[in-house]
Order: sequence, then structure tokens, then C-alpha cells
Amino acid sequence: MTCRTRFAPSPSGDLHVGGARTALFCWALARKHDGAFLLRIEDTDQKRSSDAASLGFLRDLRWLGIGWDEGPEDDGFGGGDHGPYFQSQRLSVYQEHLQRLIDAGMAYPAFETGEELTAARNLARAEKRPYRYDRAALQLDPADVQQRLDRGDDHVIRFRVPDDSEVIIQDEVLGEVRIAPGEVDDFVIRKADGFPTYHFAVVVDDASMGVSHVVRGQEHLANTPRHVLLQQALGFDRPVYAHLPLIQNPDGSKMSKRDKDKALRKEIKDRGLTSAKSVDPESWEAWLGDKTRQLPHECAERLAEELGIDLPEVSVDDFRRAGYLPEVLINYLALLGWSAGDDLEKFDGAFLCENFTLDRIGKSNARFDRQKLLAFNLDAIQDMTPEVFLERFRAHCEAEHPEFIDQTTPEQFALIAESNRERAKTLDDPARSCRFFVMDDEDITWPVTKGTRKALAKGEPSGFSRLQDLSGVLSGIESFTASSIEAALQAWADEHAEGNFGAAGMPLRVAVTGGTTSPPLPDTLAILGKASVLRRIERCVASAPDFAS
RNA sequence: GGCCCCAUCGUCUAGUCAGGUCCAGGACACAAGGUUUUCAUCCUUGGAACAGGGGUUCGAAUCCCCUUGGGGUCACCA
Repeated sequence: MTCRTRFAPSPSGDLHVGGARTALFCWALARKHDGAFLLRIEDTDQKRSSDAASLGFLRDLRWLGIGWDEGPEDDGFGGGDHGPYFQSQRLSVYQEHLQRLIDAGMAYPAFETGEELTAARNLARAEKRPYRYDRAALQLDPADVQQRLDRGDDHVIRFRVPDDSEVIIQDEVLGEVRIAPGEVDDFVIRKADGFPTYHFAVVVDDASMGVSHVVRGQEHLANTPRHVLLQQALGFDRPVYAHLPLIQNPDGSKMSKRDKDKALRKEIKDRGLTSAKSVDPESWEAWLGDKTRQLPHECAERLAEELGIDLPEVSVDDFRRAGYLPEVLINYLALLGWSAGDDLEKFDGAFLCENFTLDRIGKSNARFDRQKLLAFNLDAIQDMTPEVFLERFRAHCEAEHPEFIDQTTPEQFALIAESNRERAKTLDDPARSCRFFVMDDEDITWPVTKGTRKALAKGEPSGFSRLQDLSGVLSGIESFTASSIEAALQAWADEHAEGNFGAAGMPLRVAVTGGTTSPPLPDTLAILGKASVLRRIERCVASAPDFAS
């Protein structure tokens, strides 16, 4: 049997890390068995479909290095003869199979409205009994039903679940799962708008696309009996099932896009804020007044920037923009639920394709640990050659921080990269911590903090007074390179500060950066260039009165 | 609440299926010390777990049962 797996996201947004891991495992399993990995877009919810969003995760998958053999065509991936791969374009396929079910008496129309069903559900809940559809539509007079259908009344089609059918699932991860007869009620398979429901579409498509292995999150386990029953009714082969443990937040809660919203709400509450520049008052009220509401993407990001907080990354694109490496992300994701054994935890996609097996997937949920991901990212960066790091940092800046390209010469840019290579945990770190490199000399400011005060104002002689001295030393350097700067400063320190480099280093660092952290000082000064350094020192010294009090 | 799933250090896990080699190994995190002109890195050392209770067995982290805890799911969303 050839192995055919599929990843079937709904196009409701970008690729979530949980989805990414599912795609990764599907991909690896197919590769391992020289099979095919297909991508199918589950866009049967007319309210949620959008083309732009579906392209988003194609890009994310490509970025992760997860290529698909069949599916939407994009950048050389996709195609295949089991299409179309958008469910919204497969309505006739569903209709054909649906008709078979109706003809066989295994599906029937039902006319209850959504409101009526919700009321019945609420009643059941209030009476503390489980809700199941009562099959009222089966009691209707056939002539009456026909009349309503002819009249064009809104109706859904329900699947008539066979009575007394225990479902036994042989799950590759969980083992045997049994669901007692009567647990599954007559669920809807075609909506009033004529679109199939997820359950129906997924079963028909998996069968007609020849999917042999269904690998998906455990949140789908409860759906599986429905799918199995439908397969039996339609005469389809049952695919192999493997339900993956879930990925959770560090606190054990479900990892979701809403986490960003929650982070913002918490910050606002903690600080007792009543307004923000990046959100207009009307939206602000509406948003905070309704916990089920979420701030639009862009707006949320602007607010986070205004508050100076980082939003938790939950989608693949968040991690890309935060400067994580795709090969590290897939490595870390693979570890959430799968293990190679033998204490091996660093590996790449090729290794996964060689060694991935379902029997090494764990059963219990895993919490997403950003610190470990960050540590892996650091390790990967430290393993890069200077050339590779430069290229990848450049590509990251081109996409996310063009000012680092625009405001520097290629030589300066290369030096910035190199001076950060061994300390960067992400490709974004240098751009965050070294903004002073691309700021105008006239825009540097010196906030009075414990650190800056210590470096500039405290002690005898103070940093400010030493800066006057050092400015002279630096201006006398002919070739303004890191090594000659270091030599000059060390010589100065030997003469004036008992060889203590820091006596020169910290005041200079604060003077040229406005803060207390930077790459090694000689590098920092060399990158800035003599003119900038002297100008910044001059302006810094002029700010001395701010530190007087 | 019904149904279903799960349970080894704080976290991810190896070991569980084929009980003994495990007074439980690795990684991240944490703590202490060291290197370093800042930050970060780096080096050394350390603490840290088989959820609880019953069985089965010469022997259980490994098999069975119960309890407790966690999670998922109960839509004309997927």
C-alpha cells in the first residue's frame, strides 16, 4: 500500500504551530514511505473562506521546508490528478455520494432551524442529560416532506446512524478506542446552503484522494466515529488513524490565536490603562467591553508596540518574523510529541523523513516551551559560519528591518552582523538590540537610569569627565578600526585607570548607544565610524545637566 | 455534566509494547562557582521525577483495577 497523507487546513487564518506540526508529521510519514503528501483546503464554511488567507499557510509551509506533492499549485508545489483540492470546488463529488446515501435510506432531510436545535440543546443541558438529535424528521409524513422539499424549504441532510453499532478504532498512537452504540447521533452531513459539513467532505475526499493515513490532532478523536460510520455506509476503505497529542501553552491552556489578545488585555488591566494611542476610543470600548472580541491583527501589533510588550508567538509567521530559523522550528516541533530515542534531539527534516515512525509518537499533551526553542535557535546560529549568518541576517533585515540595509554601508552591515553573531539568539536580536547603529547621531538620547548614571555621573573622575579625555584619544586615531581603537583605549586605561578597560568602556558605550549594552566596544565604535562617535560623545557630554539631580 | 484520551524531574522526553542491566538517562529551565570592559555567550558543579492506593509476580516506572489530577469533545466551524 502506498502511503498517502494529507494536511487539510481551513483557510481561516495563518498556519498555527499545532497545524504546522501536524503537517510536518504527515509530510515526514509520507516521505518515509516514499508516498505522497497532499494538501487540501477545507473551505466549506462560506463565512470563513478567503483566498489570501489560504495563500498565507502555503507560504508558511514552504518556509518550513514542507513541500506538498499534490494540492493547490504554488511555487512548483502541488498539482496532482485527484483535484480539485479546494473543497468548495468539489460540490458535485459530494452530491453524488450524498445521493447514494439518500437512495439507500441512510440519509434524510430535516427541517429544524438552528434556533430550534440550540433551544433543544440548552434544555438538555439544563436537565443534565446528554443532547442527541431526536430524529423528529424521521417521523414526518413522507408526503409532507416531499411537499416541503418541492416548496424549497430550508433543510439539512442528516446521516442516519445505524442502531447498535459500536465503533472500534485502532489508533496508531492511542491503541484501541471504543465508542458505545448510541453515542453518535444523526449528524448533519449537508448544510442548508448546500455545502457539505466537515464530516462528510473529509470522508469523501480522503477516500477519493486515496488517503491511506489520517494523521491529525487529538481534538479530532471524537469525530472519528462519525467518519468511520460514514465510511462504512459509503463502502469506503478505512484509512489508518493516528491522533496526535495536543500542544498547549506553558500553563496547560489551549494554545490559540486568542493568546495575543489575552496578553494585551492583561497588560492593560495590570497597568490600569484607559486608552491608547494606537486604538481609537470607540474600538477600545467595544473591545474591552466584550471579552469574546478580538482586536484586528494590525491593531493588536501596534498596541503591543506602544505598550512595549512582545505578543506571544502562536503562528508560524510570528516565529519567522521573530527571527527563528525554520529548521529549528521544525526540529523543536517534532520533539513535541515525537522522539527519536537514544537521547537524540537535534536533527533536521531529512533525518525526520528517514526515521519518522508513528510508534514513536507519545500519547500525552505537550507544553510549548519558548525557552527551549530559543536555546535551540541560539545553538543553530552559533553553528553557522560567519558567511551564512551574514546572509541569513541580511535576508531577515530585508524582510523585517529594511532600515538596517538602507542606513548602513555593506561593510558596516557585515560588521554589525559579525559583532552580533555569537550573541544573537534570533535573527531579530541584533536588529532589536542595536538600533543605535542605524539611528541618526542627533536622535540618540540618554535616559537617566541606574546604569547610565553609574557609567556617566558617578565616581571620581566621573564618566562625563573621562569622555572629554577619551574624545581626544579617539580623534587622534588614524585608522579607526576595532583593533587600533582597542589598543588606544587600553593604553589610555593603563595610564589613567590602572589598566581597567571598563573605566573607558562603559562611559563610551553609554555615550554612543544611549544605553548600557552593545557588542564589544571597539567593534561598536569602529562600525559607527569616528565622526559619529565623536559627535555622539559631544552630545552626550552636553546632556550632563540631566544627570545633575 | 455525558463520552473519550492521558499521567516519569518545573518543561520536553528516554525507558513502558517483549517486567530484572533504572536507588531512572538526556535536553531546556533553575541554583552555585568560574571566564568575560556591558549584554549575551562559554566552562564546571549541583538540586530536581516514576500522581496516590490496591493487586499480579521471586521481582513493576514497566502488566491489571480503583482513586485523584489534567486534557479533548459534545454546531447547519473545521
